[in-house]
Amino acid sequence: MTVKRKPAPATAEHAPLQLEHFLPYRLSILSNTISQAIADDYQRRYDISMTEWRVMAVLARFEGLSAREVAERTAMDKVAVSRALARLVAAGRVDRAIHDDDRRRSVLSLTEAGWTMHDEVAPMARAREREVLAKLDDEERAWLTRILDKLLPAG
Amino acid sequence: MTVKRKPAPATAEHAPLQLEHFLPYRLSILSNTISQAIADDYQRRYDISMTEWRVMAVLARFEGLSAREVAERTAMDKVAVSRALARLVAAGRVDRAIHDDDRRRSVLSLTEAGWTMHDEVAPMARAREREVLAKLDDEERAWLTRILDKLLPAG
DNA sequence: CCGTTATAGTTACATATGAAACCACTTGCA
DNA sequence: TGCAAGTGGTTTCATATGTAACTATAACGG
Repeated sequence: MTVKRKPAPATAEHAPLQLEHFLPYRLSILSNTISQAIADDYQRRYDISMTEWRVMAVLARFEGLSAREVAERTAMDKVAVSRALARLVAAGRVDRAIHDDDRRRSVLSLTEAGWTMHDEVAPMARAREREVLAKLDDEERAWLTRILDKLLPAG
Repeated sequence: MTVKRKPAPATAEHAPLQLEHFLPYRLSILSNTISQAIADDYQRRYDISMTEWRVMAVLARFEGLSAREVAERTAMDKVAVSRALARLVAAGRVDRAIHDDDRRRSVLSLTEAGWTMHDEVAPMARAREREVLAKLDDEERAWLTRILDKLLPAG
């Protein structure tokens, strides 16, 4: 007769991951918590998504980028960038021109309205970052920077 | 006559965020890179999403949880958990029973097939974690753990 | 008991996202 | 030139996700 046995308990036999000590999981929770807090700030005030804000943030730093360059710098894929740009241009926050020498490329920059919004959102984002970093002391902050430098691809 | 002026350049006047030094952004990139690497491992082999894997991971650790408890432990919302469970049960990887005393609650556990898959995926996930941590020395790893403990909500 | 309120979980709808196909333009090379 | 291959960007389609509404059950208070 067939007996439906309970699966083996979660012991050494199966070595389940302990998520609460598993780096990828912890990073994911931390990152999402922080990004969502910032997003809440600006989504309340403006009708703008996280991807759109990221595009605006890079255009604030680097004027005249093409869409592909924005994608590179934001680590977003080009479809996401294309869509974000469509909304930003429609909302009058980004200006899109065509590159003189290569008519495929766009030349992107913030409009005055875009800058106005940027200048309100950027300080809020920085404030959130400070809130997080306030939980650490100087020594920990220094190590965190160093560790991220080593772990991040381009660092 | 109206002259279309170029928006002010990205100088101190506007204080744009420097994403490459902005903690929330850097964490996001790092977290996504790592999680995606792990996901690539198991999505290639099994037809399973990141959310489904997370549900399996907590069920491997804690048998008999309800869906709500899974949601709490994975920091996912209950709808996402509900959908992940529907697929996992359909695929024969999770067994869903009804709680004796409260017929609203489900009682969840991995099936034999679920355990088999778990036992193949968990080592791959751990291997990816090791790859990341290998970029750090002992001292840095210790600081990272300490820093995450301080930054994470429940820590 | 009976109605109100709360909770576990699912469903429906609207929106977001990613992969692949696609269009426009440019480049490289015969 | 002119055509094959490559690149910037958009569109399409299929899937994923979040919010709110809903169903079923339980808990509570009279």
